[in-house]
Amino acid sequence: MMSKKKESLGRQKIPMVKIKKESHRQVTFSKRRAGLFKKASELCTLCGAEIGIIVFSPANKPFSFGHPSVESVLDRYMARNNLSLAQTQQPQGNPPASCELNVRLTQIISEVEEEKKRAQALDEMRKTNARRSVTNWWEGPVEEMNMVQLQEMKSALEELRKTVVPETNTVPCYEVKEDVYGFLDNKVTAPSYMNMSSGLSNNYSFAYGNGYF
Amino acid sequence: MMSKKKESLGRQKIPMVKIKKESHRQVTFSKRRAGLFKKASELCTLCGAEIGIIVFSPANKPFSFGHPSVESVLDRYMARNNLSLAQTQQPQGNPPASCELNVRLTQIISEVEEEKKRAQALDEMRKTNARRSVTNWWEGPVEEMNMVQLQEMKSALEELRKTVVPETNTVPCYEVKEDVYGFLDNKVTAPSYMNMSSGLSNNYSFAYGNGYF
DNA sequence: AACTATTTATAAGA
DNA sequence: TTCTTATAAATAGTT
Repeated sequence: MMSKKKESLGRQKIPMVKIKKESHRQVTFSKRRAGLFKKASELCTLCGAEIGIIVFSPANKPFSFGHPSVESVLDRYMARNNLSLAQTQQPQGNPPASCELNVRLTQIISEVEEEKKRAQALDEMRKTNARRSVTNWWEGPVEEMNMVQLQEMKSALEELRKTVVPETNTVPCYEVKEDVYGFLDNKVTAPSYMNMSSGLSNNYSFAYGNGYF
Repeated sequence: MMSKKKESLGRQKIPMVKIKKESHRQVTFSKRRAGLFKKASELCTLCGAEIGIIVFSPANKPFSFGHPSVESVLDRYMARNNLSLAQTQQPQGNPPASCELNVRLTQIISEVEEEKKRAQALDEMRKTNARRSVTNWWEGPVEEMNMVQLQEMKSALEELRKTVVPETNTVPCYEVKEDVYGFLDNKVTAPSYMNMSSGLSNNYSFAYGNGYF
């Protein structure tokens, strides 16, 4: 008999919001970055995938993972998408005819995915509400809100921001960039698990192939 | 009492080598790719990191994840490594687009429209249900607002900076200069799992900053 | 950096 | 493809 009580509480669940304490955030960043790269390497090995990852820490330090190399993966990616970034990588001056269309296509394909997810989320929400008719979703913790809910919150935040900080229009390109980030339209690219509760300002963008794998 | 035997063996340990069976490999690829992107999104949210990921499936289908966007992350990365990047704009003069792409585009656009209608209908349904509520979450504290605003501002400014100073090959302001990507220093950062046990002839490459995070 | 108790991811099977 | 289940793996909080 003896105690030898629990020497630690073990892993605890954490809310999916930005970690406030600097030191804590650094530790978590290091651990999770290592975990991310490990997952990536396993995906490469198990499935023969090629992966390139670039990470900028909150302190703007760059980290990268690549198989076979970051450069080769980026080259492939840019060659496909004909991004302006890629132009220097392509010495030839033969712009593919369908460049712009390809870009548009990519955008629209992801839009389809988003809409499907959105519809799914809404459907789910409706079912949930029907089940427990007493509680309302907005009374719960932020981290449990799904994408659609967060979307709504985001819109409201945007409205509120206009009210609180009208002088924002001193930043010329702001509105333009919002288009890029999809602030204003209801375009939310992240899947439901990406419940960024705080970082509402930024989007996570996904771009998929045609889904054929 | 009775058995109710194990209905499944549950997760089993698998050897870290390329999965031979095609169908199995596809399933694993899909699951793990999703897992990888989720991990990435969490790292972004928890630590405020910026991440770009590009994955090519064994069938050469591209998938990507980006926060705030793949392009912005790649841009940052390239700016560090490839100073001769920013200047060349895309050469003009693209010939007429291909018919096939246009057809595909048309199909997808209508798909989008349908999905939007569906989502709209569901959304309407939900709003009707929610309208009876009294309290609104946005009546809460304003401190949160400031954080959101700051994040937006930061992102916008970063984008703006790139737009305004595109041709400046000098080191971007976010760089503190330590760009020797630790390939050679013996900061043994690559853990043992990095020794790709499979017979893959390619390497996984890591590139680190100086470790200060 | 190491240690565990938990949470999370996921291999199998349906 | 999607869901379930049981186990493997990742990791939050501590030391």
